[in-house]
Amino acid sequence: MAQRNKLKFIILGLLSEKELTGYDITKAFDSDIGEFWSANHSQIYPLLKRLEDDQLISHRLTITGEKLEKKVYSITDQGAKELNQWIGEPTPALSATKDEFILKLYFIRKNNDPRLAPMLTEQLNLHKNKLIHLQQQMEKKFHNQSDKNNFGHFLILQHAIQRENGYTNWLIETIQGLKSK
Amino acid sequence: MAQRNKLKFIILGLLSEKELTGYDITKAFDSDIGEFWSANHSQIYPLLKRLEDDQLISHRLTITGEKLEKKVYSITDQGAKELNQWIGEPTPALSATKDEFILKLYFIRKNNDPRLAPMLTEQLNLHKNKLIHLQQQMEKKFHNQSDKNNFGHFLILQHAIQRENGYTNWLIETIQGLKSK
DNA sequence: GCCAGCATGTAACTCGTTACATGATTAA
DNA sequence: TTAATCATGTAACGAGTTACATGCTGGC
Repeated sequence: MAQRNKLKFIILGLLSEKELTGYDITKAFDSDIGEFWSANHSQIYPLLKRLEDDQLISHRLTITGEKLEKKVYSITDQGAKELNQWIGEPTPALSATKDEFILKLYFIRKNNDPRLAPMLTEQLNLHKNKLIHLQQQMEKKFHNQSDKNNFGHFLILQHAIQRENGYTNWLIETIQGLKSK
Repeated sequence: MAQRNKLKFIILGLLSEKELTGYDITKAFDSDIGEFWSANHSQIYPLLKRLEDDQLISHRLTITGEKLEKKVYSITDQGAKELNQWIGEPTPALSATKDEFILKLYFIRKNNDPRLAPMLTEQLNLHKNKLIHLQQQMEKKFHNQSDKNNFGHFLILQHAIQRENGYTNWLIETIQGLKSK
């Protein structure tokens, strides 16, 4: 066995809301779910086939235009059952963060290393942009208010915003600290 | 090509400080570097061999007791060069966070879902413990003060503490919010 | 003598990325 | 008509996990 397949549950979770094609699922990683997870279509299509073999999902064919076939997938009762079981079971492992910038920082020993300032500034820009993007999503989707019918999505956006806020503040303070040396 | 091998640079980074055996490197993931990265010995030993083939590291044999052989690895000039090149080059990608708890939360739609409170409480305990552990590490290694000769390690500990602090605060506030409904 | 920990490896498997490959639809 | 996007797949490879496998050392 290798690591627990979480993409499986993402697909089941997306299909639990409405039926989707493989292409729709792929696109979901460019927006909403892409804020905190990634996947490529080359991983999604074979998995859809496997989930259908396992009877967790099923599909129907539709034709767009003259002959463009789409496979529209839906979740089965068994699939919904497995999804809810996964959500309900404990999530005991705090996996490593695996932030490449943090890793590089770990190997910088001297506080006067000339690479520090440009590295910190580069990250500050990235995280600032991410923060702005998340705040725009929050405003667009929830008007900055909790939504009782999409509560989980609201919570994780809120969480991501506070995380990026903390990250940028730490970067700003660290850059400030470097200057006043 | 698959994803960029970061373990390679972790090994080079660890060896840039002092010579180590594969076992020492494996153990490093139980303590210091384990705060933010993970790896198994089954991944480390073959990679050590590969890095030696590429002449980025070299080893000498030592005998402990009667016949226990250890391979003590050191970094080569070429290895040090590649390590520093990696540290110095841009780190433009903000990879997805891939936090399984956050993923589950995304698929909880109703704010009165009975699974919410126990899920949040479970995570609060995990992140509280992590925070305490990190604070102890900070006290033990740096006496809560910046160290100009191990500056990167100090910074990432500081960063991890602020991150876990933010995470626990968000969890506490969310749990509070659930109760006052 | 025994057991925890030291020490090093391989095998089998799944996950995940990049690249290759093809064709249809739609709107400018 | 042509380019962007829709739509679905496969191939090759490297990363990462779990399990299998073996033997030594040091302290009680």
